[in-house]
Amino acid sequence: MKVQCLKGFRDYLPEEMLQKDRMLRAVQQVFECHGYPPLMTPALEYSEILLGKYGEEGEMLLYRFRDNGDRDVALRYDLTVPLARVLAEHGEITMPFRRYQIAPVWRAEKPARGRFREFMQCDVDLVGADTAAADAEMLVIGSAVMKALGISGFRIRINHRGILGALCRLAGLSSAGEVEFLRLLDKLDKIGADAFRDQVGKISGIDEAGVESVLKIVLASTGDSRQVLQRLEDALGSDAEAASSIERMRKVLDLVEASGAAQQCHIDPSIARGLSYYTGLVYETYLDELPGFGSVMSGGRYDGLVGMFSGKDLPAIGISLGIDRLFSAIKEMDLLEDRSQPAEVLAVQFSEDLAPATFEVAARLRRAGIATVVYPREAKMKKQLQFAQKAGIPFVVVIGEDEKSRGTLQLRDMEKGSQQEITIEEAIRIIGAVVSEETGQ
RNA sequence: GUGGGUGUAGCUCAGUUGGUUAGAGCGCCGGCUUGUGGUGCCGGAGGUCGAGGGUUCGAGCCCCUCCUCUCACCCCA
Repeated sequence: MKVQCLKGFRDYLPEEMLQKDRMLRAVQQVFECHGYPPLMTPALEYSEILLGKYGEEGEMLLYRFRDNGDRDVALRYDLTVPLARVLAEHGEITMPFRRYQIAPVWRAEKPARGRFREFMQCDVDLVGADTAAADAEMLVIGSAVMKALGISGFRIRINHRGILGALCRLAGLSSAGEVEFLRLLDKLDKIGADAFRDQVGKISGIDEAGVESVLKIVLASTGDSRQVLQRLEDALGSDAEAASSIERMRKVLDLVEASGAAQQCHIDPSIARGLSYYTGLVYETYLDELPGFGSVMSGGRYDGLVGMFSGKDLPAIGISLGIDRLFSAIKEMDLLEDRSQPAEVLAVQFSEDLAPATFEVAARLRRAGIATVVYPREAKMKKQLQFAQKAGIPFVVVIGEDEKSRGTLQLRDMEKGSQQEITIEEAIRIIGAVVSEETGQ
């Protein structure tokens, strides 16, 4: 037997998991701070719930099989379709409905750097409000999440479906070549204007003069979002759909600015994001330091999707954050803390005879809310201190014969290398102060 | 899914035209140091060379198949 993890799946060892957990808690806290409660749904759904939602290509990526009761089931592919199912199944839910969900999803894709077959998604969605306020709320949350993760160098690139529609019309396209055209537009950054002209020219029905106008508009759309929006209005304002999209984005910008989150938000008419189901605002987030890493947080407005099971159109907008990809990115950017242990204190086990005294101290520290580990066997002090140092545990307490008889302990600050003999009450006060300072940052 | 790389100790990697018993650095364990970490010195453990098959007197090295990871395309978190 070959002992190994499935292709595209991975283990997170405790040290990594501790770091990933810290990220997840930060994300969760931001979501709840904006008034979003959690939702949990099963990993498995009936296949028919998922089929027909992701297009032909997406469907092939489903993990689908028959369970022991011969039911046709599949692992969830995202968190949006399960949300739609929940809304249709639970009539008691009222609008507007906010929820976040942090859970693994499965896609049988070919794995690559930053791309896995099992990965954690963090979704927030707001259902039941097609307003600039709802749109802006997503950008505000997205920006807050990135900052909470300690990332400041990022751009949320924002576009609107209506702009894209107008650009397609300008290029002379009806619905026929739209998808292909938008896909190329999305890659414009990467392939450059010449390759874009070249490849776009192959789409049937394309208007070459129109393509030049599109290029001119898109390439001029850099810098201040207000100005970009103004230039878009000058160029596309005669198109009714574009005009209303621009008006909407202007309102969204007002609200984002009022929230103090405008710095990282950029209007960018080349963001095509997806295909079919987006109906309004769309956005993708890129890291300044790792632009080639792909989008780490994206989403948009999809007014047709959430209501698909209930038959009625429910306006909805959401964000999806790929925490595993972001984790890899943060690791590459060297933003991770190096702590392999959640403990703040190591209690040295001086000798087996003194173990009860050590356990008593450990228990009192824990009751004071200080995470404490006891070295699990009698060993040389050097060894125990080395363990604390390698694990990044900031404090060590030592209870030897002398300390025990005096009712004190030795408190060693591993970073400073200083040590003092004090009572446990004093130790709790000192450690507690340092810990709350750390977590307060 | 298509095409190209890759795989040797826990990690990063050497390994000559195919030739005895496969190496280094880091890490790990022990000692110098019987109540005190980071540096130093000494010693030690650890490898079916990704797996299976083939060619050869002889394979880590050559050939085939599979697996893994990875790069590009595609798509996406």
